[in-house]
Amino acid sequence: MPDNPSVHGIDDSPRGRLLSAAARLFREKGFDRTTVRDIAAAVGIQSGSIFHHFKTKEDILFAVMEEVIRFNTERLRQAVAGADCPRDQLRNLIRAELTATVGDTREAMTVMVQEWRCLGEDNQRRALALRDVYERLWLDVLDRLHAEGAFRADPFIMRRLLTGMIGWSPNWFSTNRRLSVDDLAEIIVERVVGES
Amino acid sequence: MPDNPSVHGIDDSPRGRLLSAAARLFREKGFDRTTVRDIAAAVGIQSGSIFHHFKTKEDILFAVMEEVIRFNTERLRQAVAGADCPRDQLRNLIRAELTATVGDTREAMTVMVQEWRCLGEDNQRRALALRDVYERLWLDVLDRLHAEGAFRADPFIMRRLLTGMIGWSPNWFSTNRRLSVDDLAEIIVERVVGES
Amino acid sequence: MPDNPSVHGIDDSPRGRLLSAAARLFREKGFDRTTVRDIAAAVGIQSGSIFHHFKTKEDILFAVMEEVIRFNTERLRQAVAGADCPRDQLRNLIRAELTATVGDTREAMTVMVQEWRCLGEDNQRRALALRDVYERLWLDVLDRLHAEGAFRADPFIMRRLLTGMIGWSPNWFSTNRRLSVDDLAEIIVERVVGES
Amino acid sequence: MPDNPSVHGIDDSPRGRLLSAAARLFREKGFDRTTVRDIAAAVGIQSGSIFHHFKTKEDILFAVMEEVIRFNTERLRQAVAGADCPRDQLRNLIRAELTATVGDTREAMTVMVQEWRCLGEDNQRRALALRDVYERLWLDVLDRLHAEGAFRADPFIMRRLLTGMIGWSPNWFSTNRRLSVDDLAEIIVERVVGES
DNA sequence: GATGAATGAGTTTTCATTCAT
DNA sequence: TATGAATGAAAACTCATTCAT
Repeated sequence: MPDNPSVHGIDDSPRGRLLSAAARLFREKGFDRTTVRDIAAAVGIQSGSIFHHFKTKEDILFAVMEEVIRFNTERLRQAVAGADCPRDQLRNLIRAELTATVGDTREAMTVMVQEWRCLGEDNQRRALALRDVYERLWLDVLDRLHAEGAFRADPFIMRRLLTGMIGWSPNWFSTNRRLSVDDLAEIIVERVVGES
Repeated sequence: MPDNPSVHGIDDSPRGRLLSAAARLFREKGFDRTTVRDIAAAVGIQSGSIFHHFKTKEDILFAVMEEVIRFNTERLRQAVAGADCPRDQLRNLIRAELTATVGDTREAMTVMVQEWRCLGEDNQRRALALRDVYERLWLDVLDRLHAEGAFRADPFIMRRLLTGMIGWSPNWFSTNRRLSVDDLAEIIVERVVGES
Repeated sequence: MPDNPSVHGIDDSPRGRLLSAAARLFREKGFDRTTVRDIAAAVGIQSGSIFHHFKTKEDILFAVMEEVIRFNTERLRQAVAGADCPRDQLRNLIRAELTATVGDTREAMTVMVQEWRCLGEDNQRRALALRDVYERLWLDVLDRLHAEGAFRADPFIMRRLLTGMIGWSPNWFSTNRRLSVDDLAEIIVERVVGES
Repeated sequence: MPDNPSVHGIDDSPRGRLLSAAARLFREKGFDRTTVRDIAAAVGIQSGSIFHHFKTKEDILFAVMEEVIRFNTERLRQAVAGADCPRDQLRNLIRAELTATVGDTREAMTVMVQEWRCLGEDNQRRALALRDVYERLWLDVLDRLHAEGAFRADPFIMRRLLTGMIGWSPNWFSTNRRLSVDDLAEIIVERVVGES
């Protein structure tokens, strides 16, 4: 798994620094309340200069989302590959998405959920295509678990409930409390397959 | 339970129509992308006239949230009162919050979650005080269930997971599909107390 | 001399109360920064009700000025009538205008000077006609003094200088200091006819 | 003495042109009745562009005042330095302030007097500090004259009367009449020290 | 006369975007 | 690539005035 601690596994190029700053600002204040000047100031350039790197403000948002989906899709792949049985794969998937959501790509993940509607139609379509790949990885594992009788509910609905549980976590989970990401992952695993 | 089909149990006064329109627009486009003119147009008045009813645009947002919290707090109260054992109370609570979230107060509930940060500090504090009452009703029931051994996880965390599962539902649940609100509620109940 | 302590010798009718409140507000905040609502609030009615008494906001301003000119023209007449020689008449005139300016009609007098340009052309013409009468009283006395050799400068210019000296006084003169209106009047008299 | 004929000794930079136009408009129509669009139109730019040079409309007003005070404080300094005895210094001061008031900085000087209350508290404080230096120059000369017995009245009050006489002059003095600035200055000098 | 909701033109200010340098 | 002045459309909000009740 990539170990780059930046928001989306992005290098230190001007474009990368721009994306990191944008992700953070978009999460903090929202896309609409973040001005191009804010982003420029955060990386120490003038607002006009931003448009040498991105054609529009929305393009920055799309880039943030694209990077974070690609990065975490790869993370999910490795999560699945890193386990043999579906049950362990599920645990790995939950850990991976939790890590993405409250850990290293927290900013960008939150942005993807919260600022989705700030994308225009075309960009939404493009982003959805990327998310489909991501979701496929989840559904494969859940389907297999369901087939084994690990839970009764519809795998599709189960994935929706997991998305909700994990996606809401940055609103309350804090890394400096007693509860670790793995602890929380275990609790969520139990929501799927039952408390042992 | 109130049977008013409007967004938040609001009457037909100008103020009420304003709030309904605002709730819908805020959900569709977000607070920042909804202009005062949009809201005015939706109820058939001029933009300036809005300011007879609300001092600022943010006040409209706060009013939407306040109404929906008050309305649904009462709904939750009746949900708890309408059952004898904690297990049934939990089912009622989940049904109630689901109904609020994907049913009659869908617009305003979504707004409350998604546009929270558009409230200024003072209004956030005021709204939080109202939400505390609401959350208290949940925790009382979950605490009791936990005490009876219905589940092992921390009730506080369990509530967070429930908030995520239910709060995410408007993003995928559709009333005109096979799955009913009660069906979904049952599935979610099982996430808490286990399948059967 | 009228001893009504109101701003312009105005009775206690709604119209009178409106004019007093307007004069005070116009002086404090200026005509443009005073809203019709401010004036209404100051007399305890609703803003719409004002238009039963005055056709436009500017009409209120004109009425304030008209009242204060008429009232003080009469005051000036009595000042002239109350003395026998031009030198005493001058003293009386200065005392009278000073009293108007820092005393009982202070608000309205200040408004007349400072908000003059807020009158439209027509109202300016009408107000000027009233002021001409007022100024005539001054010039008659100054002409006579000049004819007697009490001072060399052009009486017309002398009146301008007196207008400046007296008109500026509300910016610094305070009734609760040692200097009385009569003291100040004496100092100003000396600017015209010399220090004894 | 600076010989720049602009309103406040301001160069031809965008900012300078903005200040000149603003000073003229503020004098003609008053601060409140002058719109940002008016100012922009007067210098041939768009209203939005103004905010690259000044953060708020009030800041423009403050800048006009600041420039004119600084410019004329220097003018006063040279007026004092340009004479040996207090009596000639007084004449120079009066000429200098008259020139400022009806001559080259006429617009901005009028604005400073008439639009003072349009400044917020902070800006008033800052402007007052600058005016104190200016007034000090006057009081030094008047104190010396008083000490020599040139007049009996309190120097402080004498300055107030001079402020009134000179400050009112733009309302009637016209450069294309027979009376020159020096003529008028002489008449005003006599109000202080008597007609020879 | 009084009310208060509504109007609609107008205000200052913001901000993504452009472009000459 | 970077700058920063300029653009121009749009935003929230104001307010004198109207009018049905």
